[in-house]
Amino acid sequence: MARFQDVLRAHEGRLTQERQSLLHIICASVGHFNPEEVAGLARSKGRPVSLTTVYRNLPLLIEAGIVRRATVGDGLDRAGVRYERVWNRTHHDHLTCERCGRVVEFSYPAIEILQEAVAREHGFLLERHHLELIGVCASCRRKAGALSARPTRRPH
Amino acid sequence: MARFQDVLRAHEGRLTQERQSLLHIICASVGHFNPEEVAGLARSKGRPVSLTTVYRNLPLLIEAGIVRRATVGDGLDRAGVRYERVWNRTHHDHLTCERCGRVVEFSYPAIEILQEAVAREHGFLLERHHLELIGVCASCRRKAGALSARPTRRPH
DNA sequence: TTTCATGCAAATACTTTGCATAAGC
DNA sequence: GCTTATGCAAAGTATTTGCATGAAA
Repeated sequence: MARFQDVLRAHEGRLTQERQSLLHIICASVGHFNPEEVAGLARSKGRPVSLTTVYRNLPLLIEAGIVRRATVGDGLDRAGVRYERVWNRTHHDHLTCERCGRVVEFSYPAIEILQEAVAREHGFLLERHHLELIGVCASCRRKAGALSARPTRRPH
Repeated sequence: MARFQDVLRAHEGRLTQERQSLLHIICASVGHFNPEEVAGLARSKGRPVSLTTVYRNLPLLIEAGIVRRATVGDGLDRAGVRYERVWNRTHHDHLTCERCGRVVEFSYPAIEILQEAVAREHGFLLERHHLELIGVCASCRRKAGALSARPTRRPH
């Protein structure tokens, strides 16, 4: 992939088997992943990459714009950072249900435009952003509603 | 503080010296902090709280709406989660310079309104959100421009 | 007096680093 | 052949947990 090779060149880096394996795994990835999962997938595909090497290459992959850190969540998140592919994907943000953990991706251009405006107002050149909306999804709202709407005692 | 006592009651918890110390430290806090810093401050104030206890109480403080996880950063963040007080503060989001690490707080009601709209469209009840804009601040842009008119990456 | 909270130490989890070997270029 | 990359093991951090003791209610 051209952009990764550019970054490698800039770092006088080499396109090793392991880096190619990482690219394959990541470019086929769909959701969020962590370093351990990448190493596991690489192994299962017969092109193993050590966890150490995953960690060492993640910064390059980020620099190349191939992956980014994904949402970190607020309340109930497991430890460790998760990543997601951004290359060959349209930009999106995340809407997370704090009850069931479901993550919905969304894109809302008007928000992006306002973000640009905020950055400009403060003299910043905006490079990227993280937006995570946290709430209760429709399904969990229904469940909660069904429970709480139930009267404990009938009015007489 | 009433809201913390409510949460304690709900958990059948007790208002210990240590918890009072944490409240004092946090309510006097200005910026972001991590668990270690809270413990250090408590010690220096003569009302020490062990690091373990800080960790154990953070979830309660979050539940009480007194603190929240703060921005986690993207590229160059040091490890560990940082927190910030939200109690008795107006809501705000963060604009971070990826060169010098400077963090500017901002609030932009129009963005909040659009976030509500997004959540509603997806059937979510919005509870909170994290928005972090990452870019290059005016000062760093000047420096970079002076050295070389090096273009920065496009936002993805 | 009953139960919960704390502190310490140990255990985990995550991430980074040193070093010898292997592999790009 | 020169230099960077890898894997392993070990070292660092960040965070959680077990347990005996101390403190709320």
